[in-house]
This record gives sequence, structure tokens and C-alpha cells, in this order.
Amino acid sequence: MDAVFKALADPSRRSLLDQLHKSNGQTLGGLCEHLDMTRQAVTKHLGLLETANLVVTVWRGREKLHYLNPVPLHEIYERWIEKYERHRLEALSDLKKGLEKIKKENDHGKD
Amino acid sequence: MDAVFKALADPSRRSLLDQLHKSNGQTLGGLCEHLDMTRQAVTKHLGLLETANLVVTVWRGREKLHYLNPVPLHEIYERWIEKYERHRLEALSDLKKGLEKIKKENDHGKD
DNA sequence: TTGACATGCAACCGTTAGGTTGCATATTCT
DNA sequence: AGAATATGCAACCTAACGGTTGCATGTCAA
Repeated sequence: MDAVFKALADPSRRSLLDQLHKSNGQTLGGLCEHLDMTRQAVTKHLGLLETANLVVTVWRGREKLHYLNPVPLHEIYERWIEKYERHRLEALSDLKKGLEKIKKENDHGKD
Repeated sequence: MDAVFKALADPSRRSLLDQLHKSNGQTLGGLCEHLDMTRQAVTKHLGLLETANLVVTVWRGREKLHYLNPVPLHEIYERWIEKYERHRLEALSDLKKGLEKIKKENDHGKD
């Protein structure tokens, strides 16, 4: 789970996921073309994405094909976002009530 | 958006969000008790969460109250997870088809 | 078989991130 | 007013990160 968040933390890596989202199964060379850095840098990023299991690779001859694996993103949603989502309005209401309480206290202390 | 992903990338910060999820509106001191690091380190983490707008703070006298703001998480869901979710089965199917194709090519080349 | 192509591996480097320590400031309590 | 409490600010340190360069390896094609 931590690896997934870490992997998503970098814009270049998110861009790579976006590229695969547009066209799945691209080679390393293909993915490099859209990023302004060396092939080796891209390799490292893809390595992290693979460690986080967000990308799965398959060799075809001398080419390495990269496929998007949407499962970890789904897990992040299930185990993280959804949990907060459930209390979304509640949290905002807490904040509002907190603010009002402070304001009232301040008004009392005035003059 | 980048700030939100960066903020979520650290386990200590996710733990802070969890604490606020359990009990909203905690002071800095309160939040510190559950983490094994100095107050100043926690302050920095909370600073990042605040920059990412995941946490909103209010002063009450000498105390600083921290409230969870669920909106950025919701935005991540809308602009990111949902987008990939829509193509979830499709992506897995791409991967499967890719694998089968490679397998067939290998079988042809055998012997 | 030789050359071009696609990728891997490893060492190196500057910047950022996470953490510490020390001291300053503002508020509350007696 | 003075002490205790809650927090802020700044300098500093180490490790990790994002990137580079150089060279090695394996595959395809003439």
C-alpha cells in the first residue's frame, strides 16, 4: 500500500500511467518518447510502478511491453478514499461547528 | 493535486489523517502523542497536509486545532481513480490478450 | 556473422525529505 | 508578575530521490 502511494507521488510516474491508460501495452522506447529525460530515468520510474504492482510487464523478443494494472488503485479507493468519503459531510460539519464555537468564545471575551 | 499525492505518500502523514478521522479537531500536542517523533517533526508533517489542503487549522487561544478536509481526497477520486476505474476490466482484458498473443508467438517459434 | 536496436546494470551527483536540537513567542493559570 | 503550557522558527544532518553517464547484454535483420 505504501509502495502504491509512493509510486503515485511523482508526476512523471503519473504521466506514465496516463500514457498507458491511453494506449496499453507500450514498449519502454515508446513510453520514453513523451518524457523529457533519459531512458534510464524512465526505466527507474517504471521499476517503481512495477514494484507497486501498478504496471505489469511482458517480454516480446527484445521488447518489454508495459500493461496497466488497475487493481492497486481500486484497493486504494476501497481501503482509503471510501473510508473518508463515508464521513465526508460529517467532517465538514465538524469543521463548521468548531469554527462557530471559537467565534462564540471570541465574542464573549470581547470588550 | 501534486501536493495532495505528495502529502499522502508518507505513512506518518496518513496516520495523522487517520487520527483526525477518529477524532476531528485535535490539537498539535494531542496529535503528537501517537507518533514516535518530536513535536517539530509532526508540525512539519501537518504543514504539508495543510498545504495540500487536507487539513484546516483554527487557533483557540494558545492551542491549534486541526480539522480534516475530505474535499481533496474526493477530487483525487473524481479526477484519478474513477477515470481508471472506468477502464478497469478493459485494462485487465488488454493484459490477458497481450499475454495470450505472446504465448502463441512463442509456441510458433518452438522446436 | 555482423551491425543495429531494445533494454539492463552500476556508479555517481545535486536536491529534497524527514528528522533532530536549540531558542523564541504567545497564552493561560496562580 | 511569574511559571507553566502550547506552539513557531531556523539551522543542521543524513538518507533517499530523481536524474545522468558509461558500458554490458540479448535479439533481430541483412
